[in-house]
Amino acid sequence: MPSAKRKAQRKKPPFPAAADGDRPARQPRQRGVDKRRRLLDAAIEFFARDGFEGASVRQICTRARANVAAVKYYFGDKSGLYRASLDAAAEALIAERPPPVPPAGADPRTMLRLMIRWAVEFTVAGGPRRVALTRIILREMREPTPVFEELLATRGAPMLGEVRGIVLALSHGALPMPAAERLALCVIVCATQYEHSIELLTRLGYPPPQTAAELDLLAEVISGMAIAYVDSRRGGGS
Amino acid sequence: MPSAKRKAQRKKPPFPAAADGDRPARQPRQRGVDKRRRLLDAAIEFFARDGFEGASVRQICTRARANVAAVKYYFGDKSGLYRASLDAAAEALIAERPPPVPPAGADPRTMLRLMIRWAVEFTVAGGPRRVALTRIILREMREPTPVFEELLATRGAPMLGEVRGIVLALSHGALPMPAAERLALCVIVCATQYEHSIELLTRLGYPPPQTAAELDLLAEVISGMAIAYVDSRRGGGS
DNA sequence: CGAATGTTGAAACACTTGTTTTACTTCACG
DNA sequence: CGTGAAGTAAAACAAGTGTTTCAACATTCG
Repeated sequence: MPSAKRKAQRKKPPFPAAADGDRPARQPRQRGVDKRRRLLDAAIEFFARDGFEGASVRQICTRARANVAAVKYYFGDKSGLYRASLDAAAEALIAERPPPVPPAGADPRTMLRLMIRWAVEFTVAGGPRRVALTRIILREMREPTPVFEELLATRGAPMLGEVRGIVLALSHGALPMPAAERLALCVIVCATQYEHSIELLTRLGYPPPQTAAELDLLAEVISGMAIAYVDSRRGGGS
Repeated sequence: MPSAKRKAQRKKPPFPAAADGDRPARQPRQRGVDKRRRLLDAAIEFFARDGFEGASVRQICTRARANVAAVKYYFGDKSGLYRASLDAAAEALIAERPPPVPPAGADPRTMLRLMIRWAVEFTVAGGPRRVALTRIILREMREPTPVFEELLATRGAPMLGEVRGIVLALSHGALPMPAAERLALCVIVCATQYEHSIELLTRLGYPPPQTAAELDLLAEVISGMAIAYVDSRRGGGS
């Protein structure tokens, strides 16, 4: 019997991403790190364009100049690769363009303008790489996969809560509660979901805003609408 | 030679939908029409949920209690089935809930409210069947396939033009041109793309509006924002 | 050096996809 | 009747999917 049944742990692939920071004296051979990187970049590109099911492992590996087995080796399977892509995309996006910090004691109007300006730039501006990073997140926003849940709890919920708080402070006393809630959601939809209309609007002759001035204008219109609405209910109505 | 090479046109499947209206004395056997219908219903359901590539003809045929060959017979191929589904969905939606006809000489505010109320109900309300019909259209809005182009030209463009006209009339003199354009697009995005946020907002504790009162509120907030924005620029600014 | 480990590439696996072929049934009309 | 077209069903097709196996390579350590 030439090959015994010794099949228990033959290798131990570095699934948990090998924690880029620490390097306990023996580095993970250094050779594969750029291949891992290429795999991740290609994965973000294709997952963003075609979604989790639409993108194929072979496509991704071809673009990354890697063998299909590399996915198993570095990420376990397709889901692991997707999870890593999502994490990488979220981290890169936030790092590149961090959310605005509220100037101490800023009034709600200023805060709202800042938040919306940030959200608008976040979702519609940037080169092809940034668009890919954004689209992979936006896709999760409309069809969340289990992988997204954690990200939602740590990032999404607090941010939504903040906008909600701003709108509520802004409309204090002027609007009945349900109307204020709806207003907050409208603002969020306007600011973040614009991307979903881009194909349609471009086809109809309205390309998305690109320059800083155009982004300013879009953000100004959205925040201006919310503020004017509250003011009109405060001054005129009642 | 038992079987000669007679292979030219063995059958002539009724691809072009057999024009439901005319029936030139000999009806198309009547037997297959409900199978065709079942196929179409199942196709709308799966295409809406999974998209063109995500849905499989075997799934659709199983649900429709039909053989896979029926797709070839009635629609030529998967694309033909998709085209027919899209047409059927658009027609059913418009027929069920036709767009508002402008009351002669109505002022822009009233028109805007009517349009938005219609759009909101169109995209977010209704039972599971209606949701499927809407989703298949919304999916095309963000990732148009060639099949959609025609529908876009005949339905989409005029409707968008109308909203644009209303907003321009509303803001006449109060807003510079580019701001008015952006405002129109914001209104459209708010009114139609809400659906894309439903999964996210539901998960965060904000289910979509369902009752007539909630739909009224949402429509009122959107149109109210646009109107208040224009008014604020007319009265306060300049 | 030899041995042990990290990394890679080619091939195959089992499965699903859309499409097509082929034989078969059903049924109106002559 | 029986002829021929309308419609159906089963099976096979080629291509593509995610995943796995296994032999080989590369690199480091004892």
